Amino acid sequence: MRSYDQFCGVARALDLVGDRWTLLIVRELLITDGARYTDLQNGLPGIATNLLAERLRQLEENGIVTREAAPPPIATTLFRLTARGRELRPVIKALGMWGRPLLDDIPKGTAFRSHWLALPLESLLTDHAPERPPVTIAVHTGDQPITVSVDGEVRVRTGVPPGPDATITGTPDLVVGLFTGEVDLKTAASRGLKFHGDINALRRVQPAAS
Amino acid sequence: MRSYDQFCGVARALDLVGDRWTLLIVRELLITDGARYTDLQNGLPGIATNLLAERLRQLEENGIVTREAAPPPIATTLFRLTARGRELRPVIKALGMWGRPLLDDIPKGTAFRSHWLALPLESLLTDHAPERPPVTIAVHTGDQPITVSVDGEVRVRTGVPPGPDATITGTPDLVVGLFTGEVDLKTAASRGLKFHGDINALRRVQPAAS
DNA sequence: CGGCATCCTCTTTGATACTG
DNA sequence: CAGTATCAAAGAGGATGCCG
Repeated sequence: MRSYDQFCGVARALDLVGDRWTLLIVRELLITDGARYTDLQNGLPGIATNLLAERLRQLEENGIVTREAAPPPIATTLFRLTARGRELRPVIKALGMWGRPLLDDIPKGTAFRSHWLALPLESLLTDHAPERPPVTIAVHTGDQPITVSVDGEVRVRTGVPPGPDATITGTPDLVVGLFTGEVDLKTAASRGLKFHGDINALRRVQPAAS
Repeated sequence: MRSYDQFCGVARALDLVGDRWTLLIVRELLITDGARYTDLQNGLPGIATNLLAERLRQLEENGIVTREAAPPPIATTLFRLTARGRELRPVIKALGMWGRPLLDDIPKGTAFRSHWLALPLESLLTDHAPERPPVTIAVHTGDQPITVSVDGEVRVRTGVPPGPDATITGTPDLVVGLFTGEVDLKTAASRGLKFHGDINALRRVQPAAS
């Protein structure tokens, strides 16, 4: 990208990460640090392969991403964020918070990957009862199940936990609305969301009112 | 801009503000809310006029900017951020903080406008002695003088105050380094920066160590 | 398969000139 | 002052090919 040539931190930041797709690549790497090229392609539906390759090259040049040849067992390259790259988390978080209301009406044909829920859920949710034993919530939505685990902090990972305290199944907008408390369980259920298990697991992490 | 079509707050935010120049326009409006078209052109050196016009149209459509015909005395249009637009401040702030280290080596030919210092200084500085009487620091750098006023909070405005407690004159990189404390006064002076007045006015707002 | 490079088309940006 | 009009150059999107 052409530089803005301005003595301003915002402009200089955008010189490095202001290109189309660049911040979404950073998003992907914040979620799954150590991603393969094809993982990135899958997490970035719509990106042209030459663009992904070029952006990764630029990010590497600028010290935001490293590429490492994975050790012998795996015959692949892993892309990771550098420490400097991980410092972009507040930027991604701020953008995600600002964009949150925009998820309320979504045109159809919009792509979804369940791991995209990781960053917003970790930003929005907190454990209000850190002294209590850990709980896990299984979430079935999108391409693969994810697990919200609560033990003092809230972590989101892919996969299903062994014995989840609660299980949520439904469309991503209802899942987000339910977690944030913007949609109550009854309303969500009437729109097709299924909830099983301990409702207190959910209440424990919701932001403000229930 | 073409939408990313992803159910993700970051992607949806970038659908609205990810275009080239867009976030810099928001930066300008965060600094001088109520700007004329030509003010924006001046604050965005390098932007093509058709792009500025188009971006303003898009921002207006998306509820981020309003355009108001100023009342009779002035025969001009003023552009302002909406409430929703002002909510982008954390995004701009996060980008600016991340970009701060990039200001340490700046290619020559880089444009500078002194009002660009407003956001970073207000983000980085705090009043450590809010109980003491207000002080003002005049800063002469770039195209016009600015004033850092300290009275419980730190505010930056354009223009010179009547009787400043301190006056700083020098290149923008030295001014920033001095305020953040990354460069001490001796070093800054040896590189051409001039400081007059009460050194305590400066110490009162510097982030951590002196 | 994973990780690209090439080629072609289409869109966006940049620079400049001109206007109510 | 606040834009519109025009045109060349750069960038993005999409398909396909290549190589270990």
